[in-house]
Amino acid sequence: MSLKNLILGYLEKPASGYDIKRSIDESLSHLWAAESSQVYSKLRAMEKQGLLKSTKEKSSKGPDRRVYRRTREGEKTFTDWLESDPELSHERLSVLAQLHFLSRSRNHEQTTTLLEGVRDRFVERLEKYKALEAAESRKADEEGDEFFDKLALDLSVRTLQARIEWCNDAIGQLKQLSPGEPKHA
Amino acid sequence: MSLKNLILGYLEKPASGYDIKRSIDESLSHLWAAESSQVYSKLRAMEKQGLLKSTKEKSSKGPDRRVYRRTREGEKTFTDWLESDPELSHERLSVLAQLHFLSRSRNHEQTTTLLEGVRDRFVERLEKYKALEAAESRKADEEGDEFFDKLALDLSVRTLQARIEWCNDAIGQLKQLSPGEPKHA
DNA sequence: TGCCGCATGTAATTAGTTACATGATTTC
DNA sequence: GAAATCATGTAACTAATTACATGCGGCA
Repeated sequence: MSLKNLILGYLEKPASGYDIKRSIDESLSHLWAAESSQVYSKLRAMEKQGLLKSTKEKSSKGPDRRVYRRTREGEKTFTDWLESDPELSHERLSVLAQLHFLSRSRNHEQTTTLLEGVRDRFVERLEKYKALEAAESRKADEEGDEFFDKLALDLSVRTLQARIEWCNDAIGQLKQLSPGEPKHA
Repeated sequence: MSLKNLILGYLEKPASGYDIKRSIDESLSHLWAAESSQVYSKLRAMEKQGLLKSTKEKSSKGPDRRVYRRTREGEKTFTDWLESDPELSHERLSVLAQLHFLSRSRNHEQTTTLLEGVRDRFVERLEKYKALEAAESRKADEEGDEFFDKLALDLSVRTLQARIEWCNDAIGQLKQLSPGEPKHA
C-alpha cells in the first residue's frame, strides 16, 4: 500500500515515472526498492483512481514524457497517510525456515555454512550503510535537512548489527556442540 | 519462493492442505504467515509441476481430504533448497517512508506520535516472543529438539529490541529539539 | 550510420491478501 | 434440528519481479 504514498510524496512537484523512479533510487534505495515497471503501472492505476492527472510533454531528449501531477484527492490521500499508524509488514526471512528444517537433520557443518553465508552478506550491507551514514553526516552539517533520513539509515544499521551478532552467537554455539548432536551430548 | 519449500518440508509425511496450514501456524507463525487460500493454491500448482502427488481420502469428520505426498523430484527440490544460500528479502518498512516525508514538514508532535505508535507495537510483539521463548526453554530441557527453533525466536527478539531502542532514541532526540526546527535551532 | 543510453513503457508470472462458498460432522 | 466448527476450497484483487519492446538523440 505504500508505493502509492511514496509516489504521492514525490509528486510535490510534477514529475514523470522516470523522475520518480530516480528519486526513489537516490533517496530511499536502502529502504524501498521499486522497479520502474512497477512505478509506471502504479502511476496509470492511480490516474484511473483519480489521485493523479497526467499530460504529455515534449522531451529535449528521448520520447515524450508523461508528466504527472497530484489532484486535490491525491494530496488528501497523502497527508492522511502521513498521519496514519504505520503498517508493520511481516518479514519472511527464508534463512529461518531453512534453520527450522535443518534442526531435524542435525548437520552442523551445513548449518554453520548457511549462517556464515548470511552473516557475510549482512556485513556487506552494513558496510554500505555505514559509508552512506558517514556521507550523510558530512552533508547534514552543511544543509541541515537530513535529520530523519539519518534516523532511517540508523534503523537499518542497528537491525543489521543485531542480526550479525545473532549469526556470530549462533555459529559460536554450534562450534561448541559435539558434531551431530545439537543439544544433548 | 520459500512457501514452496516450507510445504515440501512439512510433507516429510503425507498431509492435507489443512494439516500444513496448521503446522505452519503452530511452529512458524512468528516467522512465516500463510493464509490457507495461499497454501491450497500453492499445493495445486506444485502438483501440476510434478513436485507432489495427491489422493482423495475419506475423512472421519468433514469433507474428503486431499492428501499430498512429495515425489522424488519434490524431495530433491527440498534438499537442494536446504543447502542453498538463503535469500535476503528486501523489507519495506512503511514507517521509514513516512519519516522520510515528515522530514520536510518538521512536525515534531506528529513524528513523536508516529514513533511511539510503532514502538508500542514492537514492544507488544516482543512480549509475545519472550513468552514463547520462556515456554520453549522449559520444553527444550525435556525434549532437547528445539535448539534451532530457539535460534529463530532469538533473532526475532534481538531485531525487535534493536528497533525499540531505535524508537526510544529517536523520540528522545526529538524531545530535545526546539519545536518546529529538527536540526538547527 | 550504426549503436549506446535515456526514457517510456507492456506482458507474463509469482506472491500474498481478503472475502466468500460449500459440505459434513459435532454439539447444544 | 439449528448453530458452531472443521476441512476444503474459489475468486478477485494488490504487490512485486523478470523479461522484453520501442523510439529518439547524441556520439564515434
